[in-house]
Amino acid sequence: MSKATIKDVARVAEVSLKTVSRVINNEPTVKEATRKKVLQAIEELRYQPDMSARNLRGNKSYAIALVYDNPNPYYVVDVQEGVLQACRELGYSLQIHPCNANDGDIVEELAELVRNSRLAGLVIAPPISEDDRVTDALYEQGIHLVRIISASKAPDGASPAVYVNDRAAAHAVTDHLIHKGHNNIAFLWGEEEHHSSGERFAGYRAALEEHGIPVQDSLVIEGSYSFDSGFQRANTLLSGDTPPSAIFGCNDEIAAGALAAAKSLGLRVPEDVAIAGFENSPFSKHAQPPLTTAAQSLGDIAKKAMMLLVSELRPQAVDGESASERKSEFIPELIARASTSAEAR
Amino acid sequence: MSKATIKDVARVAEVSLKTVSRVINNEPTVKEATRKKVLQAIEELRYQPDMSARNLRGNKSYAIALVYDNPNPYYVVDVQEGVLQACRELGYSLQIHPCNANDGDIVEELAELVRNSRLAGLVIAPPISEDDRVTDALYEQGIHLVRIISASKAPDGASPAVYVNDRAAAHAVTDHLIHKGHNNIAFLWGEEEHHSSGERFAGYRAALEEHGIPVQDSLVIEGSYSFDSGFQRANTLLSGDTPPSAIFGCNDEIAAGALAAAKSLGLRVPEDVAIAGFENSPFSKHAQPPLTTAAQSLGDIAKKAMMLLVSELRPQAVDGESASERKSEFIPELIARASTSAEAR
DNA sequence: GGTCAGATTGACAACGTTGACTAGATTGGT
DNA sequence: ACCAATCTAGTCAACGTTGTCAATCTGACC
Repeated sequence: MSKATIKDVARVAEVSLKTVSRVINNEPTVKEATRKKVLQAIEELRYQPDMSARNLRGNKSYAIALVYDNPNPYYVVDVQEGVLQACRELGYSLQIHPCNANDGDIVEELAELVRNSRLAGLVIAPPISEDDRVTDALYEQGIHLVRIISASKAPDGASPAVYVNDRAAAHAVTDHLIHKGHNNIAFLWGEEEHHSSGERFAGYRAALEEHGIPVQDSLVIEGSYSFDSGFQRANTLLSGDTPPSAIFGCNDEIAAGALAAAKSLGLRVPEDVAIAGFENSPFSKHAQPPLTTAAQSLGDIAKKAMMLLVSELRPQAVDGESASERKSEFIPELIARASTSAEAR
Repeated sequence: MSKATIKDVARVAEVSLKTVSRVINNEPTVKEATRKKVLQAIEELRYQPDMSARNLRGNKSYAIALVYDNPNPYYVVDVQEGVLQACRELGYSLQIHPCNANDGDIVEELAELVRNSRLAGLVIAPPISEDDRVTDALYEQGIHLVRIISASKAPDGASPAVYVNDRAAAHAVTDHLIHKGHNNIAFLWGEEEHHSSGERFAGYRAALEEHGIPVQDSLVIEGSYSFDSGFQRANTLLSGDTPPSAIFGCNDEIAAGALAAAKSLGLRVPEDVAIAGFENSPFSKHAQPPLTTAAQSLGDIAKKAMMLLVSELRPQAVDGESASERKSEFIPELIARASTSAEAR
């Protein structure tokens, strides 16, 4: 059985093609009775508009791309699923575009992608989204985009953005450790080009300073967002002269690495050393002991990002209240688990 | 600057629209001189055919979906990138379709997806691809698909498939351990519904039997493809009465978990216990010590899968030799690293 | 009752591409 | 030199949808 078209719907509802089109597109100039008839016909025939035809006809399009250059597959997969779900709800199709920001002209690459694939817009994930040179250049070319970034306040810039307040959340995580009695807390960075790393560090520092605890350079270590980087750094720290009583990893993979390092040194977690991560990755819950972390709902974040993008593209398609909103904040939430449950010794 | 269309190309090349179309589609009835003129015009204008129009016109389509229900983000991301690259080369667009095989009627879901999104075909990844009920039902509905599965010989069934010979590779990994002098080698399963687990176990068993080493049930443990599952099982094994001298994890995450468990028990790897994984995940190379594993080039596998699919869809579009091929084998390759470099004690 | 503004609906073309069909050019056989 | 067969290239319509513009309907008002 082949697919129902707008034509079939028009026949069943006894109206013209155009009227059906109007109903589909939520145009206001349709009488309520007519609208109802049409909607019923749509329901009955299980009609769904054909993306190809829609994209072809207008210069509007119902396709967007998700652009990312992220080393963390857990993050990537989560964002994909969130955006994909939002796309389904909003009637868009999704094209994924993994890329490498460092080779070639990424601006040109994305601009060409938008033209060639007739895209309505881009959802850009960190860290590319945090490079203003890239996003500004695209925006100036008239390319619609929304950024997902890490920031502690609404970013400047013309393009809409969802900003994740990692700083506030890292502050909360650090507070939590301080309240457990820790005052020599190590901080393990992720990649520097991810703003999230810097923001999380800022939250860590702010919390320490608030409690009058000095930030010790020897406890703040750079590295990357990976299990192994966490393992190695924690190993060095914990087997050194003045091991920290708590370790705050910039994400859960780092924290999991730190956890493994602690165990390999015969240390008990949380009794001998407390460990906290960030991002609430699936494995953080099942680690032994489960990891304290901060949860950001990537699904909600992605959905909001799509909403902001769509309200740029078709202001009438979204509800009035949110139509003019252009920046939206998310604050990850502290999830205290066993890996930090003991009082510092 | 707006996009070049077939019309522009025709004008520049001084031929008709249709002739350009013929050149694009590799139809044979074009004189060489004409073809050259057209190709040059295409080059000059940086013309790229418009997917929407193409899909709309014929009932053919140049869009495929990648269907997966895989718990491992590393695997998912790799397969995505491989298929995506093949799509670019072959002129297809890619739609990702993560799904949950267990809820709802997956056959109906996919059939509807194909109809609604006008898809030319599906690339199906494990474990869904390994459920014959699903793939047969789809194939009978006339839906073109290619499967990526784990098998030690070409599968029956009408649909084309790429089969990864995990059994042979696991055999090689086990052989490698045996040659190092190990004769009590533990095997840690992944999820049972992944054929890869069973195949890898079959390879493990075959290698042992070949060397006259009995398979000990107490060393073969079920679980899932995760770091934590590997950690826990290895922990139990290694702290038991008769710890194995080597552990073969069904994938690298399990092996990484086992590695962490060994370290946490104060065991040296590879001196006290050898550990091997599978899949050559990015972190296997950077683990301490680096993990012995088996490498499957997901990029090549995905590309081959797309080739098989396309040769179904448009036999004339691919070279003659490979046009009739419908099953293709890949054998992951043993990568010996430090985690198994010592002789068994 | 007639007129007009505004609300509601419809007819038609167009988006870029390809399938079906047709026309002109070339070749080979007589 | 002529006709048929074969190659090559062109014309036109159609895919499903929406923008433009015109037609019809409604009701308020004089």
